Amino acid sequence: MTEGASKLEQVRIDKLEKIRALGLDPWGGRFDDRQTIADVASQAPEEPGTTTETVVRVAGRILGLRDKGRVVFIDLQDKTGRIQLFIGKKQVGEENWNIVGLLDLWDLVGAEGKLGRTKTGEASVFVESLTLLTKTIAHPPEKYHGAQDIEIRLRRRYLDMIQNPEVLARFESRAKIVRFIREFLGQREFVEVETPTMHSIAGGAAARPFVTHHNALDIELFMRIALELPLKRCLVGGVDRVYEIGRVWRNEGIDASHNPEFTMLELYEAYGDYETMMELTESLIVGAAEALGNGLKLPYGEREIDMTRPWRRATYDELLREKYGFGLDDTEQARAEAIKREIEVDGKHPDVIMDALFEEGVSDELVAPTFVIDYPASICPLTKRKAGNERVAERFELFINGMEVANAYTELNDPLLQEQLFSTQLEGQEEEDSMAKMDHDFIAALKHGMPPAGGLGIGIDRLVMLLTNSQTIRDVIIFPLLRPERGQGGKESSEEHAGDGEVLDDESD
RNA sequence: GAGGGCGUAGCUCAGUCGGUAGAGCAACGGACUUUUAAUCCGUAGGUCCUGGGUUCGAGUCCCAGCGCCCUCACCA
Repeated sequence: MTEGASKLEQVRIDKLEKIRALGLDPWGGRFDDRQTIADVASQAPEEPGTTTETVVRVAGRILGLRDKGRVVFIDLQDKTGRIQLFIGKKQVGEENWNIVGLLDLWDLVGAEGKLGRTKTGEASVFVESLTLLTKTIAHPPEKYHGAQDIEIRLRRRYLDMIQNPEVLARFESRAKIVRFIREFLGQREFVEVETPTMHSIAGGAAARPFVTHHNALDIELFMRIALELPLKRCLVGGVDRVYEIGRVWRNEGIDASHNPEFTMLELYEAYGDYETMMELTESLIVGAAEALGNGLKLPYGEREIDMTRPWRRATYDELLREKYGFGLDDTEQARAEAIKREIEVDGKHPDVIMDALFEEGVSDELVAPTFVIDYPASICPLTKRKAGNERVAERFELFINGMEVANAYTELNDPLLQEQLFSTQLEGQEEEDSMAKMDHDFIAALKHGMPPAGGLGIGIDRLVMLLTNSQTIRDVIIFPLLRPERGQGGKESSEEHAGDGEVLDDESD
């Protein structure tokens, strides 16, 4: 028996020799001039029991196989859809019929034949020639329910994609959204750049980084948590409209809206400000929604989200007052409210307490797209203070369905203030929870003159969730992080492996 | 990180009060030239997540561990 093969797999492995005995390669090869199954199916005649003279050529995976003796029906699936193959013993000839006898569910085959419709009305290819393209060894999941277990579906996403066409469709939507964004920004003359993903200072956001090590340089490096600082250096260099779409890593918890690695869009527009960014954000997201062609009233779970422009704009202070009846500067009332809600207040800066209240009571309830503008300056160390009101910063966050989708600033370009803010850590904040991490090299860049600019960050995964009615981030990340399975790596399992002799013991039968 | 739930055949799931493990699909052998979750006859298939414990006896009860899911906390 072949090593590692289950009994069910062994049955299929044994068929490989029979296939070779027919002079065929079980792993197939090039198959030219195929048409998509959706295309072919749409050309099938209306009338049941008819066959056209149109010869079609399709390839795909066998998802259904009904053996009626001297006729076999196969449901063939490709990315675009499914069609039935009708294979009659007499019609197809001995050579092809021999192949039919060795087929299993989930094998990949190509077929050529006349397009028609069976008596029972099923669009079918009446096969004249059959090509085995790849034999499958693994036993497929149950044909009707498929693999239901979420763990299997995530770990073996390919199974999920094969048995649930909407899974593949969702990733195609994601690709469409990203393609739209690149086209949109290209039209506005933004330049796409790729900046380093390993930083010696993990700046630009408040998050715990992943740590790694470069051997030759013998230095500690951090996987980036934001794209911000390198892109602003590009602004200094004269790339006055610049963006990057890239992966960032944050060493935090995992749940329905958080994956340790996710994709950010960040862009910077010289001579703009956060007002400029609001217009751009609306145009970009509405454009992306339109690119999917599902209109602007988006179903999301039990709700409908109306994306029609213009979107509401409300100040942070205003929204606090709406919810709690007090504003940004009513620190005593905020403290009392926080204690009532069992929010930790000891040793915390009043604005940090205020922000906790904002996140708990306000932002969760913003369902329709809402720009929350003018944040407390103290929690925005990379943002320009508002002209005439130093208390707040020119920042907005866009909330849709209670989820933060975008974050934008009028960028701080005063190197002296920036240096000061980098060295001021708010009381009660851990270093890792602060955006204020001193980056001398970045300050040096600002000293050469960064133009006034608007900057914007959008979480692509969350945007895709919203536009594809996905309830968890794992539905839009093709291989979300899971703990490795036993024996597949990871510290514990490798330690276990060091001690066992399983591999050597296998000779016994 | 805390609390709760789940883990049985390749897959989908049953398994009563603790008494030697069940079905459907898939597989294997056979019948069938218009089926479509095809049908019919027959056969085979189990580390009941892992390791302990209680018991005459554990899939079932207890303890520990592993994995996944949900809620909460941190975070976008």
